[in-house]
Amino acid sequence: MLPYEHFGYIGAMTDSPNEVTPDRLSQADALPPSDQHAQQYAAVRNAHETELLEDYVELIADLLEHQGEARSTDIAARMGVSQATVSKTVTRLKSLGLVSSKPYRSLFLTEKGEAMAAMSNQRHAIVLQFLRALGVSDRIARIDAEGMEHHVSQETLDIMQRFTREQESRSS
Amino acid sequence: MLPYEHFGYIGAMTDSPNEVTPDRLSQADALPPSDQHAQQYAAVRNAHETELLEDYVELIADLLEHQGEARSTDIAARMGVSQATVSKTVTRLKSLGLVSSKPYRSLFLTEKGEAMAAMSNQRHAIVLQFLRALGVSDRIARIDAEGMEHHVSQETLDIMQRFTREQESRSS
DNA sequence: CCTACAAGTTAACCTTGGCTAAAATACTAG
DNA sequence: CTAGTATTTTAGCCAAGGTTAACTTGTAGG
Repeated sequence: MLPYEHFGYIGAMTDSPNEVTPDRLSQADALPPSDQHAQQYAAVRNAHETELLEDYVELIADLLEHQGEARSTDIAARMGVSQATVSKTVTRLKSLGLVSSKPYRSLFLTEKGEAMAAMSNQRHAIVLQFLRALGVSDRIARIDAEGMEHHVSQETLDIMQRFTREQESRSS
Repeated sequence: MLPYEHFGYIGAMTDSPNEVTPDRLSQADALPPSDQHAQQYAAVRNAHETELLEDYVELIADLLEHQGEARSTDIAARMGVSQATVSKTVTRLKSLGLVSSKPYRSLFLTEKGEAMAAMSNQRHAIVLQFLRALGVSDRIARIDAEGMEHHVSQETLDIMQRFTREQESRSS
């Protein structure tokens, strides 16, 4: 198991991309008031807390649907993480009432877990389809969607969905 | 060794129980191969590692530009976090060669830090303007951009930028 | 010059999410 | 039924990013 594939930032940083018309982009915006600024960061921190849980729950739902059962081994392989880590996280998911299972047996979602999975899945799909509709390649769209999905508000989701729909009807 | 593939053994079951999602979204997308799937999650984990560092560096750059100096107090207020946390994180930033400062004095970016700030800022701006061009309200666009910016690949950034440009020229 | 308050640091603690190694349990041939 | 392999869990480690509380340092006012 070699979980860490390196897409390192520091390395990628050096090849500065094409200039982005700095005059219009950057320094026009003044800093927002402190408290509002803080709320933005708080929102991100908050998203981070649930992100991993959502990913697990979503993956478990996918496995249940596509393979009939959700086993720790498969989760570990798909998440690129050791089984021990999965075990520990699942314990947490259970304590949060999202997952149920008997020791040494495969996993199930509680109602709460299924609700979360459904929402998460839907968001994921909307973001993924939106990126594709925008013209992003499939491989990249998948990666970006995985990272973005937890940080997209309902308002933006609605707009993305509308965009995708229009794009599709236009191209058909 | 004998890798007993436990993959085939569920093949016959084909449960396919529920159809929860609306069929527009239900993407008959099968699961991607495990290793590819793992890479997606690895990319997200990787982004998380640098996310906070980028946020700090970006904020420090903003403060230097708009207020002439970057003090821990301001950072703490803007990040919505205690000063102790800032102090600890700054220590880490220093050890990574992104920030420099003398004890009890305000902060500066190294060249490396400035490069990171510039890139980060650029990405942030592209995402923010894209969201606005899409029609997302300012307040929400700011929040979403803050969360999304670290998860958007170069390919997607380019596409976003093109979209924003087209949108603007169309409306002028 | 000295003192009080603001700002920065340090210490001690917590939770999360990784890891490896080892123990416990389940499964499948033979 | 038993042995051997596969899977799951447990134990012990680590770093990151939070917290409070206590301590140090910087800086203005009297």
